[in-house]
Amino acid sequence: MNHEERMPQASDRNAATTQPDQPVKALKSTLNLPQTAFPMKANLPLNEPARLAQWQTPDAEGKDLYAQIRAARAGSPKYILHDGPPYANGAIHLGHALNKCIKDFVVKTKTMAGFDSPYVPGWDCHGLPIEIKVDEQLGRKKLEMDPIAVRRACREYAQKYVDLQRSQFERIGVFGRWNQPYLTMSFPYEASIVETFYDFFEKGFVYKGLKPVYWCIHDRTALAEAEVEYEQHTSPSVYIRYALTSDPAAIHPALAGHNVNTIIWTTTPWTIPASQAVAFNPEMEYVALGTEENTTYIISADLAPQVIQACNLTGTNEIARFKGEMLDRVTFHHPFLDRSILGVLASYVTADQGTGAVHTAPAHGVDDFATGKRYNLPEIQYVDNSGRQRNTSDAASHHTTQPYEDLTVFKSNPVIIELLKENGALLNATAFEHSYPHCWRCHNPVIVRATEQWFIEMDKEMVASDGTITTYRQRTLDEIAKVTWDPAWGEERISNMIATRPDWCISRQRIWGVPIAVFLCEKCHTPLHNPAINKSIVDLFHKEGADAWYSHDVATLLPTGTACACGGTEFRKEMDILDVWFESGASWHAVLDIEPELHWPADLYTEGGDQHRGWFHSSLLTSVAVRGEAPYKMVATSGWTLDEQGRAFSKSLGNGVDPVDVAKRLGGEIIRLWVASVDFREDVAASENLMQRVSDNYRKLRNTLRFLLGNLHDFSPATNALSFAAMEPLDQYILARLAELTTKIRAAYDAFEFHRAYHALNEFVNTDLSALYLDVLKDRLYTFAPDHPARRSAQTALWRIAEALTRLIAPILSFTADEVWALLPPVDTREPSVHLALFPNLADIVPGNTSSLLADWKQLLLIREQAMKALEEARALKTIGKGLEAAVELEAANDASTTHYDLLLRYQQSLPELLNVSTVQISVYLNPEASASWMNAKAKPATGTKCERCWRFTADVGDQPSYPTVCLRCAEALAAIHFAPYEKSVSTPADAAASEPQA
RNA sequence: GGGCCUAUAGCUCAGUUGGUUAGAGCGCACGCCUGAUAAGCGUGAGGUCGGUAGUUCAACUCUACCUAGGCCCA
Repeated sequence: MNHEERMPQASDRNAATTQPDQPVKALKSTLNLPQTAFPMKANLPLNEPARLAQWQTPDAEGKDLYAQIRAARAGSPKYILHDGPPYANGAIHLGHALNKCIKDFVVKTKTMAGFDSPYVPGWDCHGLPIEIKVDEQLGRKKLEMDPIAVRRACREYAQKYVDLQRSQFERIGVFGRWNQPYLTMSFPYEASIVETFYDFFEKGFVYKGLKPVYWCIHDRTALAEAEVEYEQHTSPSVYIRYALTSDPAAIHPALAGHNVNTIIWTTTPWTIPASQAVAFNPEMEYVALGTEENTTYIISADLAPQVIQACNLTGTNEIARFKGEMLDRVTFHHPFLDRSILGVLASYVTADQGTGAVHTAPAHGVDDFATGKRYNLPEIQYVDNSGRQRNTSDAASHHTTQPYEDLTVFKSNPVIIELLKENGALLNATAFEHSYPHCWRCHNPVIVRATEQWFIEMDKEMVASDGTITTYRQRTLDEIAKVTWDPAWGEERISNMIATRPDWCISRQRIWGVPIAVFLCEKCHTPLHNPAINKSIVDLFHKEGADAWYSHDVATLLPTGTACACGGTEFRKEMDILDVWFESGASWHAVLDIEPELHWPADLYTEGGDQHRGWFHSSLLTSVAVRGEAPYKMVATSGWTLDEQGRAFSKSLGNGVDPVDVAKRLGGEIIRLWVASVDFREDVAASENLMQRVSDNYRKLRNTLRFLLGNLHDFSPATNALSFAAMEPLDQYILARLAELTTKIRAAYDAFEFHRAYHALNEFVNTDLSALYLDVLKDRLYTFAPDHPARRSAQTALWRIAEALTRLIAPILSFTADEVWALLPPVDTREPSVHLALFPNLADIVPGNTSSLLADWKQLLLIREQAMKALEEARALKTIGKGLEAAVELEAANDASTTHYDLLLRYQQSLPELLNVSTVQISVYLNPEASASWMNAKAKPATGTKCERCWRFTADVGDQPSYPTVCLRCAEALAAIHFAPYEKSVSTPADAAASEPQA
C-alpha cells in the first residue's frame, strides 16, 4: 500500500455535514472527488510477481488461472497456435520476448474472442550447442565417460535452461501450460521422433549415400545449410598450370605441336590432391595464348587480360580461339600427382572471376560432385573427420607419403603451394579475402567434404493430392500454396527454398540427440527393413528414452533369428543421430497429434522470418511426407530485433536490450506494450529510449484508468446505470466513440495487427478521453449531487468505458487489466479474472446506429477547436486564466448551405460543458468573409459571480439564502446531500478579490 | 554475386482503387490550471513522403534505376 497515493476518504467528506468553521473548505468536502485504491504509480517490478503468484495459486477446484481458462472455454471452437520450441540454452533475449509476446497476444485475443485456445509451450533440447557446452564443462573427463553419462549431463544442462527460460517467459505474463511443456528430450517425444523417422524410412524416403556436405573440422560434424554462416576469411589465391596430355590439334588445328596448358584458379589449394577434372563452360569463348617461354595457355577469352596480369605472362599472342565444348574429354596431367585429369563441361563455369577453367574435386564441392557423377569420376579424398590430409600416398603416386600428410587442410595450403612451385605448376599465389562459410556455433571456417550421410530424397516419387504421380518436392510445393502466409511474400520465399534445396541430410556425428535407429547388416551393410522391429524400438524409447539405443546391445534389441536379405545375421547399430531440425520438425506429430487438447494441422505457426529455412521448412517436409499436407493453415512471420545502431540481435550474439532486465526495472508490461507498439512483420528497433517512451504511454493509460475507477467509487451498475436513451448527449457520443474503438481494435486483433490496436487505444485514451471527455466531465462529476441523473449518466458512460477498455487491453496489458478488473464496480456475473472474460459486447455499449450522433459531434468538436483558439488568445492577453473564467460567443452561419447554427441551438445545453467555460452565447454569423469560415468564436471574461463551490461564474450566486456563496445548481446539490445551511462569512480582501469577476 | 523485404515529421505508426494546403499519438517549445497533482488542459513549431528519372492533366500512392538497412541463398 502506498499511503502517499491515498485518495481522500469518505471520512473526510463526512466532516462537511457538521458545521465547519471555514465554509470554503467545507464546501470543497461536499464535492464528489475521485476515490480509488488503484495507485497512480504501478510499481510493476514489485506488483507483477505478486499477481503472477496469484494466477498460479489454485482455486477451490485446484485450478490455476490457466486451467480455469481451459475450463471456461471447454467446448468452444478450438484455435491452435503451435509453439515453435526455443533452444534450451541461455537466458531469454529480446527476440524470444517478442516471439512469445506475439504468441501470447494471439492466444489471449482468440480466447477473449470466445475460442478455446490452449497454448502448450515447448523447448528444443537436443543438439550440438548444448553438447559443446557440456564438452567444455566436462573437459578431458568426457573422453572417459560413456555416452549415457554424457547424455545425462546434456539432459541436465537442457533442463536447467528450460526451467530458467520458463520462469522468464512467465514473468513477462505469457500464459500457457507451463507446468507441462513439451520437451524434445522427453521420452515420449524421443519416441515420436524415431517413429516419424521410421515413417520416412519405411516409405523409402531415406537413403545412405556419399555426398559433399559442409563439414566443421573443429566440431567434427556435418552441418546443415542452416548451420552455416558466411563470414570474412582470408584464403590463398593461386593460379595453377595443368599440362595437356591429349592431342592439342584435336582442340584446334593451330595448336598442333604446341606445348599446351590450361590455368585454373582456386582459393582452396588443399583440394588439389583430390583434383580429378578441369571444367569448362561449353558456350564460353576460350583463347590459346602463346608466350615467350614457348608455352601455350588455354583460358577464357573474357578473363584473359586479368589472367595475363595475375600470372605475369609476357609477350602473349593469340594462337587460336574456340568454344569451351572443344575441351570436352581432353586430358591433363595432375600438377604433382601421377594422375590423369579429365576436361569436362559445366554450365556453372562463368567469366566472373578466375580463368574460365575450374579445377574439380568431386569430394570437395557440391557442383564438383555433380559433375563427377556425370563423368563417372572417382570421389577420392584424403581429408578425415578432423580435417587432416591422411593416406596421401595413394598407389598411383610412388607410394611415398606426401609432405602435407597429417596436416589440417588449412595448414596444408602453404605446403601444397610449395609443392606446386617445385613442380613448376604455380603461376601466382596471393592472399584473398572473401566471404566464406563458417560454422554457426564455433565460428570456424568449414570445408566441403564427401562423407557417408543419411539423406531424405527430395525428388522421390509421391502421389499428388489428385492421385497423379508427382515428386515429394512438388507435392510439398503444392501444399505450400494451400497455406496462408503472412506477410504474403513468405510463400514465394519458402517455395524457392523447397524448389532448389538439395536432398535433406539428416545425419549428424554426435551423441546428444536421437539416433538414426537403423540396424545395418555387417555382411552387406544394407539397412534392415522390418516394421515390427522398428515398432519395438519406438516402444522401447517410450519407456527408456533414446538412451536405450546406447544402453542395449544389438542382441537385446533384435529378436533372435533376425536375418538380412543377404543371409547375414550379424548387425550393428547406426550411431549417427538425427538433425535437430528433424526433431523439432516432427513436433506436429509429437505434440499436435498426441496431445488430446490439440489437433493437427495447427491453425497458426508464428516465428521469426529466419524459420522459413528452419522450423517452418522442416515441419512442412515431415508433415507432407507422412500426412501429405502442411502441418499449419497459416504461417505468420516476425522481423528481427535490432538495436539502435540497426544491428541485428541473433541467437548466437545475444546482444541488445535484455527483456529480463527491463521487466526488473520497468515491468513486464513495458516489454509487452513495446511489442504491441511495433509492426512485428518488419524488423523492430529496441532501445532504452524506446522502452522509456512506451513506459510514458503506459503511465498515461494507467492514470486514465485510475480516473475512471476514481469516479466510479459510488456507482453501482445495478441501481445507478442509465439507459442509453436517458443519457446526456456527450455521454452518448463518447459511447459511440467507444463502440468505434472496440470495432477497430477487434479488427486489428483479428488481423494480428497489434500495433494498430495499440495506436487506436492510445489515441482514444489521450484524445477522446483525457483531453476531451474526462476533462470536460469533471464539473458534472464533482459538483452535481451524487445521485443527479446527469452525474449518473456520466458514470454510466465511465463504467461502460472502464469495462470495455479493461477487456480490450487484457491481451496486451495482462497484469494491469486484471488489477483494474478487481476494482471495477461489482456486477453479479463478473468472472474472477478478466482473462476468463470475453471482449466487450457492442450491444452493451450502443443500442444501434450512431452515425448521425457522430456526425453532429464531429462538427461540435471543430467548433470546440475554434473556441479553444479564441480562449488561448484571451489567455495570452491575460484577460482570462482557466476556461471557467471565460464566456464564449459563437457565431454560426445560418443560410441554406449550412445547418451549423441549427446544430448549435440543438446542443446549446451541452456547450458550456463541452467548452469548459462559464457561459456560451450563440448568434447568427452575419457576414462571413470567406465561405470557408462558417463560424467564429470569441472569448471574453465571464460576467457574474464566481461560485465558491463549482467555480463557475453565474448570475445566481447567493440566490438561495441557505447557501449564500454558491450558485443555484450547487445549492440544489447541497440540499440534496442535506448540507447544513451556513452564513456568509466575512471574506478577507484576498478572498473578495478572487471572487470578483474581472471587468 | 542472386532472390525477397523495408525506407512517410525527433520516436512509433496511419495514409483507402493515384486527385484539394500529407495525418495521429508521443516527444519538444510556450502557456494555463492546482478539486486526476511526481497529475490535468491548451496553443504551437516540426515531414514534400530515402534519391534520380519516367508514366499521367495529376503520384507518398504506378514503372525503372540508384542508395541505405534487413532476411534468405551462394
